[in-house]
Amino acid sequence: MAIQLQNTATDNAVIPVTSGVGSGVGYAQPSLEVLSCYSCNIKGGCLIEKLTIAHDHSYQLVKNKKVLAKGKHIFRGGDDTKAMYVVSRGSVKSYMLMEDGEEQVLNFYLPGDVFGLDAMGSHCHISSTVALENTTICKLPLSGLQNRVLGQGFLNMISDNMLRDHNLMLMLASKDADGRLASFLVDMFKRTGKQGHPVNAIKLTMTRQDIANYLGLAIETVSRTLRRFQDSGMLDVTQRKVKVYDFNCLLAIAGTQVVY
Amino acid sequence: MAIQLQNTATDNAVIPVTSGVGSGVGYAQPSLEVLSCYSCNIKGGCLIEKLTIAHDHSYQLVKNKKVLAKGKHIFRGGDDTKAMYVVSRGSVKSYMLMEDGEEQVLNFYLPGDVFGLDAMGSHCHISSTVALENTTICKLPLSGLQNRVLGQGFLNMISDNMLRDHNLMLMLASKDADGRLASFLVDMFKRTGKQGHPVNAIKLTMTRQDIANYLGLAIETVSRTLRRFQDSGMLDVTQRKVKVYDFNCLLAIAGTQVVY
DNA sequence: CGATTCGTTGACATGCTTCAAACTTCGTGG
DNA sequence: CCACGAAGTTTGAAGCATGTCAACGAATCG
Repeated sequence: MAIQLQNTATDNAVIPVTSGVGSGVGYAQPSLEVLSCYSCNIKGGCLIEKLTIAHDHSYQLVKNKKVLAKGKHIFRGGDDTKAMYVVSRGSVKSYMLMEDGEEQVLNFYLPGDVFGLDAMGSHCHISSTVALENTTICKLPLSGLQNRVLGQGFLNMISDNMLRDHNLMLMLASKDADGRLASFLVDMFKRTGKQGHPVNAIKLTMTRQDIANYLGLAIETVSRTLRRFQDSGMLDVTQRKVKVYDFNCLLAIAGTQVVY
Repeated sequence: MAIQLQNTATDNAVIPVTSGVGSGVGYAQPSLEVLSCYSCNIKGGCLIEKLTIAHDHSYQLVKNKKVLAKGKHIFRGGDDTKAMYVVSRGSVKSYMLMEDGEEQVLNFYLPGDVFGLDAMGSHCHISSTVALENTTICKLPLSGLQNRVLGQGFLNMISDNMLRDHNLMLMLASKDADGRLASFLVDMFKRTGKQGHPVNAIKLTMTRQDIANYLGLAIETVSRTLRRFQDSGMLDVTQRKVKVYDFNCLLAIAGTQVVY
């Protein structure tokens, strides 16, 4: 089950997985490897499958499973890849680069999350995405998506993405450092747990700088706030591992949270 | 051309327009009034038309044109209306209510903008929307949208909405009060002008409090910042009318702005 | 094992919020 | 049309949360 990574020199490349039972039935599809999803164990099942095939069986779903080494980009702003992706294992950060070189982190994606939708309407991706650890992703080309029958699953996904964004906007506009950090942690705990049951310990895969860029805070503020949380006995932070002892307290500090 | 409003006592109601040439061809549609779009002069043409009918002529587009008095809600969070709307004339504010009663303004919509998409995936609307002035809107029910052929226009629209949200996130996370106000004004000027050519004078239809809630600032900060902008000679603010004398200066203060 | 990246902690500066009060505009009813 | 009250806006003073600068410490990687 362990992922073996060949450390290629190319930074932007995705490494095709050669495992899996490729159903070699001759569909007249482009040069994309069709793979089975045996090794994919996303909670709630594969989202990609729910998206487009609901009512149009003439559309053969082409999926690419890829393994990415930590730090490798899936795509960068300006890339005309025009595909969307599902995280199968690992985690991904999406961000936009600003003139001054600062990056605004837009989101962190965990297994089951869909990303890359920003290329849906425009001719290229606007944000960039990078693997925060060794990560397996599933790719679905967006070309040919228009004028296709899109199931309710697709609309749900868009809607979820919008809600998530709105939640972040709400947080950035109205919460102080404590509220932001607490909200962030609550979110991560909830999303990490299986079917809605939060776990009590997670391992953050992003740097403090990433968290700061996401929450609109200085890295020092992130560090200090986490320490205060720890000193209060509410949780325990050891490097990137976070244990909660009083989740309700964390919820209280987080304040208003939009329901998912 | 002037809109005549009957001041009904109901707050949440939408007032059906009885003008226009309703093409009375007997489509077996629900009790929604089918109206022509003669009186609609949105720049770039009607967006609703571009969305779903591109490749599926079997789907009869049902549209409702409504006139709303200032302060009337189009929908509220929790409403299961499940429709999306286009602003034909006037302006609309969308917001989410927080536990403490504070409202987070998510967006302002001007003629041509589409809103109400948050109900697409869920069973009801999550945000609320209210007319900032006497406003004409066009309504398209979302029920029956799933499993429909969606044109590229629909995907473009979603994508635009996402980009707009990301832009706001970027602003809230990384800009100071000056940058936020300048960005906001630049955005409003650009969106008000015809086909991308900014005008040099606009009338803000929202209160200072709305702007503050949108930008994540205190109302006093909004007021003071506008005054400093005015004192610098860059622009002139008289109540809600804003004239720019040095748009480039405003752009410079706004800093990084995501291209639309 | 050294170098680099990442994280923590302290001192200080400042931009924003909060509180308070006056002023202006708007809406409604006399 | 004016008067009055409510709502919206402006301005000042003071407090504080967060950013900035700087230095040290810890972890990771080759």
